Amino acid sequence: MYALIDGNNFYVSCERVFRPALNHTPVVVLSNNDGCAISRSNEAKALGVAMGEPFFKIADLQQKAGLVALSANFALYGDMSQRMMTVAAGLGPEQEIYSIDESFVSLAGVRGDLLVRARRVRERILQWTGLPTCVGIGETKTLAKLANHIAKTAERKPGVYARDLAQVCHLGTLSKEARQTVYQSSDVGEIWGVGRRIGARLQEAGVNTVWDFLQLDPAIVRQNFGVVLERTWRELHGVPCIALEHAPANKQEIACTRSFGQGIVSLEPLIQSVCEFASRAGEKLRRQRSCASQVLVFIRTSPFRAGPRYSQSVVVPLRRPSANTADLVSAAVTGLKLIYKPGFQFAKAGVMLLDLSADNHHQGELELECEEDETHAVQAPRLMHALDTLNQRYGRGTLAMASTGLTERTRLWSMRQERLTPQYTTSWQDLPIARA
DNA sequence: TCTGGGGTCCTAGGACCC
DNA sequence: TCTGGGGTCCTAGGACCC
Repeated sequence: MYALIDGNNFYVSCERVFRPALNHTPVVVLSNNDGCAISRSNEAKALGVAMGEPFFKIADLQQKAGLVALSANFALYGDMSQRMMTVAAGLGPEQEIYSIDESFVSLAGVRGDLLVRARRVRERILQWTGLPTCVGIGETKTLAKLANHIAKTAERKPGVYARDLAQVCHLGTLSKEARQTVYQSSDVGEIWGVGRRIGARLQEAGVNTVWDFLQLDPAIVRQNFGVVLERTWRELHGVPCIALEHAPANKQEIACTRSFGQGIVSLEPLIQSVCEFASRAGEKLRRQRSCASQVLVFIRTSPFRAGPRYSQSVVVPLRRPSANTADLVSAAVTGLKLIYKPGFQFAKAGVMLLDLSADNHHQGELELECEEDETHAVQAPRLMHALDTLNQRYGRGTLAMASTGLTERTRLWSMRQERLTPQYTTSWQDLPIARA
């Protein structure tokens, strides 16, 4: 048996913890550059604001309907997430943190009434962190996901499901008939693993609800939609096919990409951005103690705007696997110059680190070897360590690698004059907690 | 004017080899 | 008319997730 605990409208709820005046008003949290809505309160959803909707299309709702739009504060959400996860972990012996606002908890061996226990944990999260959540329980992760959807919908849209399924829904407690009713009221598109495309194809075939999907022949599902969906079908029938993943595996690729608030029309600012992306990606790389063998860089014009379009990427192989920012930046800039073309308004760029492997060199950092060529190899990891430590302590961007861009081999270390916006600094203890 | 930023897995098809 | 067959590796692209 698995539980899925999920924060309701997570980013908005985090903001509301610190600004209770935002309760009961329509609120959205916006992405980078205030581009689009990535979290919506129930009131905002009721106004018709869609997930990912561009802000300029809903900006008028501020005047018309009192919509409050906030710029995202990801440092805050990460912090709140950790607290929520810590409490949620108390539900069972093992937890998989699936995303910033969701975790699966294995209920294997947990005795007593799971429903009661889940309600208690949910209440505790609300009291200790201020975050509202919903809990879904089922025999497999896919069923727990579905149960979670039911718990949320039953709370938000009374009438779709029975009222007592709101907030915490345990499919295992339902009778056969009650389960059928629930499955018949659930859209096939709500299934974990059924997205827009497959959902549309299923509906074309007359499969509209979860119940319809369950009646299909698994061989047909496999033949028409592949092994992934067949696995989903089995999971929905209560056969576990997707295991809980305890320790998050190392990333197989690491990306840092951004859209630009305003289009970029020359090489120089692109170089600056790409340097920063490569540096950030390098930090993530070293955090998981990996090396990259290839660096991909891409630039792209806006797919939404009129005007000439251009989208290109290139993979630059490194001479040897590296976790050194200097190598990564150098490769990224080399690649950028290969694909850059003047005459376009670039809207987005990014750097991806590929073909990752364990950083064995770093492990043996302190064993000084005496080959002549080792000087750089031994110093570089220490330099990187110092870089990461300083940036962690004094804020992202305190110390950065400068690229003159034009002379490739010239590398400078420089204190950056302009610091980024101060990070969120409230600590655990400063949190206002509503105690019952 | 203004449209997020990450990731994963699977499959098909080409290159290459024997 | 008709142009082997099977294995492996790699890559691009499509689908999904949050």
